[in-house]
Amino acid sequence: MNLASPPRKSFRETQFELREEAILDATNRLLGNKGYEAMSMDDIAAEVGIAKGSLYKHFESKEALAAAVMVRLLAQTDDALAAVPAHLPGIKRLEGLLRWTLSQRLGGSVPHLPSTSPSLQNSLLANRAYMDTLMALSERIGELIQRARAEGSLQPHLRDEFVLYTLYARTCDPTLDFLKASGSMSDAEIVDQMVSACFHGLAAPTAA
Amino acid sequence: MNLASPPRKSFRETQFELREEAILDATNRLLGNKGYEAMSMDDIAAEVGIAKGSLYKHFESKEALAAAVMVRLLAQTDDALAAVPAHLPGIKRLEGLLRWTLSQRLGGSVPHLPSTSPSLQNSLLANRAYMDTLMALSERIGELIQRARAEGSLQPHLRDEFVLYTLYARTCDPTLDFLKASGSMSDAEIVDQMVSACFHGLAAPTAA
DNA sequence: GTCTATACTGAGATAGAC
DNA sequence: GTCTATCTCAGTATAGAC
Repeated sequence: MNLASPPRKSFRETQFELREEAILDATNRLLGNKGYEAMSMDDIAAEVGIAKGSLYKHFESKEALAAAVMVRLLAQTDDALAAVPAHLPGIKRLEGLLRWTLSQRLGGSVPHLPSTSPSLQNSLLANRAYMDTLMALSERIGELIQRARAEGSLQPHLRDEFVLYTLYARTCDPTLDFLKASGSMSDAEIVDQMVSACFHGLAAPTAA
Repeated sequence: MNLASPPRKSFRETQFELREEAILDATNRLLGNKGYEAMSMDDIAAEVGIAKGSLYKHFESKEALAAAVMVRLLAQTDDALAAVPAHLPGIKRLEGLLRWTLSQRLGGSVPHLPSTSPSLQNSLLANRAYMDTLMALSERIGELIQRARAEGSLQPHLRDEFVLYTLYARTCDPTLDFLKASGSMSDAEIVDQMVSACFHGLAAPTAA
């Protein structure tokens, strides 16, 4: 992503950034497991192993910290999207992207959409960095959707924005959590069924 | 539902129950719009037009109040399910149920699954009345799923529990909120696309 | 049973020593 | 920059008059 890295960093700077990464990782886990409201700054500090006050030297508020986590996740998603082989048909690339995001989510990451917290959602909508990253990613996915549509692989009556939101929404689908909690299906099987149901539906194809 | 209603009620009792209904209605709206955490008891009191303290004469806690709302909603859903014509094939009855729940949600009601709030979710899991009602409803839906399966109208490789959770999850799908917020589609169109995508998928059927 | 006023608590954020 | 200790405030719940 970021190719314009400065030439040198002092040890202290490196340490600082490593700690910051650790904070983001911990927050990501906690967001994924407990959700935004239930996650306290004390929780994060304890998970990282530092004092709560120190968190505020890195991020000015809980909202800013959560936003940073989301921005990083969206950027990683953009990378994952770029990594999907470009020669595949559009619908297959969308499928690959969904697989990647679902795997992330099952691995304990925060959902891509902060739908689980209206308050976080509002603060993110006002966050410039988040909105920019989200727009850029949505732009790319939108292109894939149009490609898939041009290739005739999408249901013609479904609108582009409906398809886009639906793909985003799958990453915060509580079905994932319930199935994982029930323990009767492996992560791989859950992903398979979600992807299948998303693209081909619950109903058996009828011999039209 | 409740056929064993007592023969007579005093005026005061009736007033009391009407107010209680009003409280449940207001809470239902607020839950649907703001979510559990963001909704304060002050909000509810203001919406109903009574003092906050009075709320506690009706419900012993915020959790209990939210649980009462959810129980009522599940009971209504059970009624709606019973109202779907029984002569229809299983898959059509499931579709009808989904339509009803989506319409409720778009009308401002709380989602059937409290997935938007982990804390509420936990308190509900410990709530006897809620769990009983949820189990009863799931039982009925489960029967419909098995009927649809026996009729060959479900994808054979999707598990029953996956289908059940997926149907529940559609009622708290953030796609609904985003599409409604974008304003480019009518409620009816949103419901149509959601039902279509849920049962038949995003992808166009391939001529196998 | 409804009101006003208040106690209590959890959690976000800050101050100041080191 | 990190720590401990503290401030502040929102919000649940309760007390007490009527």
